[in-house]
Amino acid sequence: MSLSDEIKQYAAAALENIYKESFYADDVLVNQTKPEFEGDYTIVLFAFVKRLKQSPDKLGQELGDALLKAHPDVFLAYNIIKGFLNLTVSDQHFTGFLSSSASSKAFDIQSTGRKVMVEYSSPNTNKPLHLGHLRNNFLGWSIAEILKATGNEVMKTCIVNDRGIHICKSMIAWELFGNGETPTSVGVKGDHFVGDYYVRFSNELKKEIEEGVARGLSKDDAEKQAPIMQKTQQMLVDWENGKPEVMKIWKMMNGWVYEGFDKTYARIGTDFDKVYYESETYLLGRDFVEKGIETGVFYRKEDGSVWIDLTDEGLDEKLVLRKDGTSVYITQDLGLAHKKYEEFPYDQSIYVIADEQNYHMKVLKLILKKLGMPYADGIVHLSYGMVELPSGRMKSREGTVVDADDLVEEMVQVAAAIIKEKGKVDDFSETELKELYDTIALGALKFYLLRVDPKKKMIFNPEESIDLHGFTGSFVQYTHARIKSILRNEAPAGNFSATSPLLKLEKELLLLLEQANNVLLQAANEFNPSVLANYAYTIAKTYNSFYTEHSVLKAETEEKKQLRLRICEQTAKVLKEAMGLLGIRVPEKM
RNA sequence: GGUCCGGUAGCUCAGUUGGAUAGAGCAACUGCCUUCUAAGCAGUAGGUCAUUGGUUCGAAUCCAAUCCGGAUCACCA
Repeated sequence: MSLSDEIKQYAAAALENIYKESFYADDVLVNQTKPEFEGDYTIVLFAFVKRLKQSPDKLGQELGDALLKAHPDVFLAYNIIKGFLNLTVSDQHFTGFLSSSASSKAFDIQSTGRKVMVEYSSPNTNKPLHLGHLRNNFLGWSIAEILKATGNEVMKTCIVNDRGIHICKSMIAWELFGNGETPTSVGVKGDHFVGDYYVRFSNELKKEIEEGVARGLSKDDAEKQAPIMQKTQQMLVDWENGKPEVMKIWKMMNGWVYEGFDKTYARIGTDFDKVYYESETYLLGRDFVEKGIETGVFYRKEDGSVWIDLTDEGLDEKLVLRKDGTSVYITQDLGLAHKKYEEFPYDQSIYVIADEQNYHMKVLKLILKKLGMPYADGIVHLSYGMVELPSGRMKSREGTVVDADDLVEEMVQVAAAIIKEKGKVDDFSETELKELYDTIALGALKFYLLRVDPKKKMIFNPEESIDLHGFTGSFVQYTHARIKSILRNEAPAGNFSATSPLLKLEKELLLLLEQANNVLLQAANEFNPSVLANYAYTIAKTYNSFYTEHSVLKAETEEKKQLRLRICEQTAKVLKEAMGLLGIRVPEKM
């Protein structure tokens, strides 16, 4: 339990004692005392002033006296300023957690026994991953790890959108213009290779539409009648009928893409426990709908199409089966949701999907609820904002999409240049150096994308993202390397005491370190890794001030040295684990 | 048009769920390496928290209205 939680409980108990009414710890508001006032923690009295009809000064005095009397080992003094009760806490109480946390993990939370599924990444197999996917991947992976660390059994899943008209587009283009080329024959990474044919399709279609318009067709008609479009439509029909030639191309081209994806995933540290393929699940929703018609949740219109009426919930009527009986996006998702639950009966199923799909996810959850599915309430849409460039939204047809592989490569170049210039790594081997480049480059990229609230859209500024100063991953990594450098010189002896008063920066650091579990729980409750990024940064920032102000190895006394070594050790541990939950490694040297 | 999300320093973002004089980073300026890693530290400057009204001891935070920006409302996925 954290110090502030402890104080809440003490305060609630003391109030009950004095006023003979029941008080809950959660009703007590405890803040850190502002630096300009005397004290460490502050209890805000106003809520009780009203309830107990006492003056703030009287209430504060009674509470302050009671706390000092009940816990003389914790509270040393108090003062009251305008309804704020400022408490001074003993140094021993501040350092207490250092002994108990020495051998345990920085984040130490009991198992909940809950099962949680996290779906993320979910790429299309017609183009390589881009910047938007990176935010998704980093978020999904991090949330999964955070939920593990808070004691949940987590399954990471991915649904690969490997079929449909958009996939046929790159296939047709390859069939028409590929001349049998392969990624190996031209030396291009598989996902990029296929993506290039997807672009080729778009260009070709555009040309044909222009020709159609020139012959007097409307834009829509010109698109429908474009030869390449009609071939693509035909290919989709052939695919659904399992036509061997088409299946062969489909498998081959998807294979190329997977090879490319695997490389990218390995590089950025994304992994999954279970991968679903849309081609294997897209038919599942149909039976589902049939059952729903029987129970009256869905209804069939005259033309044969099937609908659900969500107007009572303030939404629209929504189609779930086309008149030809084929399923649409939402139908597939219904089927998949059910399959996932059958295979992994979860308490919670988290979908990491951009906020442009808020409506879709709302509908999905609502339909499952109307169908009486027990798992509907556990569905959570982790809706994150889109990544934009300073110039605005990324547009593939304007060529402003930032490719994931290119971006990572560029970051590595920048990191390598900086490390060559100022790294303290003379003793590193070639492989160790390469690893360090990756650690720094990916650390910068991940931190940059994870440090902001997922719910909000974010601007990706290329120049800012490669900056390794200030509020960045490198800053935290650098701090960790600095600490390790000290600890290589001398390890903590294992025992320490704090009989001489704690200095301001020592206390500030202890205050931060002690909050580790609370911060992690907040990140988990909010599905928000940025909480951890901010926490790690604040600790690093405070540590760096401490580092320049006070020497560890040449501390004033042996006692101080041991205390500081222990603080260093704990700081390094918290930084390493916090960054680890963001998917960022921290180096021993840099 | 309906629904949802957002608007905090020149720029990018925090703001502990309603608490004391709103904080960081970048960019600008001034200092600090013979010292445990200067990828650092200390400091200066920069704000009508979109606007107006309300709720109360207290509002960037809650409510209402208005303005601005974005997403979405497909027999696409």
